[in-house]
Amino acid sequence: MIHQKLGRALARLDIKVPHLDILANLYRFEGISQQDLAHKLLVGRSNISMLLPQIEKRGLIERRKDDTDKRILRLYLTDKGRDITLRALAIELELIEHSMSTTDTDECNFVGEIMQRMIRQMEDWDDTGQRGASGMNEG
Amino acid sequence: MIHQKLGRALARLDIKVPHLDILANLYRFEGISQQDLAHKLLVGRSNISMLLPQIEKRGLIERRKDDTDKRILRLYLTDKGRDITLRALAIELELIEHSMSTTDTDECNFVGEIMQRMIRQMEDWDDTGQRGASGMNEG
DNA sequence: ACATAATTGTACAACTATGAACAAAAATCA
DNA sequence: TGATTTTTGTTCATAGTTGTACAATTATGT
Repeated sequence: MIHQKLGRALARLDIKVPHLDILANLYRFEGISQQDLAHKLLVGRSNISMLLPQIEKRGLIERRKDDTDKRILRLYLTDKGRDITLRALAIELELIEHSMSTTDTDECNFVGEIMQRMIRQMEDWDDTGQRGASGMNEG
Repeated sequence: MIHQKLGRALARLDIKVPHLDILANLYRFEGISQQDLAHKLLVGRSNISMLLPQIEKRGLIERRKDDTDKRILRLYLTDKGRDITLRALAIELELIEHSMSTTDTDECNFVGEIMQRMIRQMEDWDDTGQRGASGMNEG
């Protein structure tokens, strides 16, 4: 849902949500490698590898080989890329602020804490159906 | 994340999350049409149309033509389908209950209300960038 | 009745994300 | 040094979802 809304809004700038995910990370961590970028975005290297040419052709980013390790391609925003990124982030912020406009800080923190507990519990859950994980008290 | 966890757990029953989405709805609304099912699941008719043969071949559901309107295919669970559905729902419930085990009723309701407010706000947001929607006070 | 429009399910092409296999480069180790 | 393993990015086959076009059927309007 937020993906749809944001996607339509970003169409103005002719970029898509996954592109913004990349651009925003590049804005914060200029010179990052594709590997590290993929790790931050929780996607595979192949995904990054297919997305990058799209925004590179539009002149939003540059890929330069690392000086000492020729395997690594380091990613940099161009001036145009920085401009698009800031405008895209402004749109995203607009959406988030509007969505959160009826939620105050305490509520927000409260939800955050509950969600984090839920995530920890979910990660803890054993999906193999073999009665194990955290509940091994039958020795 | 919940999708991954649940997906791995459902592998035991050799079904996938979208299949359970369908089965669970059929369990509740037996005889529903593909159109209505797609609407409930917020997906396109084509999606349903491609998923159904997979669970039909496994003998979990039946498709029967409507008596009075020959366009409509009505969907029914077989006995085997009902059995698989209940077992799958039990797994899903297990995951949810484990995830929510550290969240009491009040917290849950609180999060629910905040989320509903957020969703309403998000739906309200204008993604065309044309300064309109709810904020038209410039006459 | 007849023509036109709307509905229902299907088939197909386009797009996205993923994992496996791969080549190049670097690190490790003997 | 030379052999093996690991890392980094790319390519490809696969799977899932979406929207469009389509045929069959039904509803609507004259």
